[in-house]
Amino acid sequence: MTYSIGQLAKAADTGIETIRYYERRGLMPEPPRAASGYRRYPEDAAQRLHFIRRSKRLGFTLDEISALLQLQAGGQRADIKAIAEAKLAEIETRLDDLQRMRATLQDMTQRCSGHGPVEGCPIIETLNDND
Amino acid sequence: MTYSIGQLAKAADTGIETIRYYERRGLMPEPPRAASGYRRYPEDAAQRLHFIRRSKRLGFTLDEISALLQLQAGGQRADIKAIAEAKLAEIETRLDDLQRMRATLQDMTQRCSGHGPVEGCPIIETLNDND
DNA sequence: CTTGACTCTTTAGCCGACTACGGCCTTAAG
DNA sequence: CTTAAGGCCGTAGTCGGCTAAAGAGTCAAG
Repeated sequence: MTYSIGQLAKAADTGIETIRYYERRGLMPEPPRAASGYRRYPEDAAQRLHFIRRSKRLGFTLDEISALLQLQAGGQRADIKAIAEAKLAEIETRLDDLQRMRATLQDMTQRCSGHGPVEGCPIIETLNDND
Repeated sequence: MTYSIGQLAKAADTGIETIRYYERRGLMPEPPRAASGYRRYPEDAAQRLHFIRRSKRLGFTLDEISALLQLQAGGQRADIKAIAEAKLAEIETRLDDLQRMRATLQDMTQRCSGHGPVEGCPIIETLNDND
């Protein structure tokens, strides 16, 4: 059984354009073509596309996913683990940043009554503080 | 005392180009010019630029900062609070997303020994799982 | 057979927030 | 006075990941 590009897109919940874009980027291999020029995807294309989408949801960039796909086709576990750990570290950094932002925003909104004119608004005053 | 654009940039730890960009975007008012055409910033320009930078660090977009600056110059506290609360909600959503990503990445990296070939690597297997 | 949905390629645009470039003029330090 | 550093403007490019549009050919259902 093979997929048309539209069927494949539906199966992986992406757009057709996205698949063609992945092909241009080298993430998806060029599939065989029907006589008409239409792409005919073999079964494993769906698996590969799922891998890409799932990796993306975990925060990997397309370049990183390229590397993962290469390694999947024959690499060392250490290399894969290194990529995953780097991503984890990156996400933890982003979490720290966002938590600091949240703390400040929570503080500001709690201290602001939400009534009256802007003069003396704790939010504005906090934003005016120097660093 | 006035600032040249370079001095202002240094004071707010930004680039000169950034300040001109903010001017084009309407975030920074057009300052008076010397006879040479050079920008001469009054004191309060530094304050305004600090406000912008601080707001940015809290996650506000330049458009949102525009709105905050307008309100600062005469608005209702309720409007300011609404903007801050919307941003807080947005950041909490992003936090949730990242926490889910972190949990999966942690699980994957912990289950991967980091030794041996890619076959059977728990990271790759997890990425191959359907949704 | 018809018609509407699907697919093809190439090229260009989008989002946000800068950043760089080129060619020229001005300022400040020595 | 000289010269290096700083500033002017307008336009275009960057990043990542798509997304759209045009114009033409193809497939499947009725």
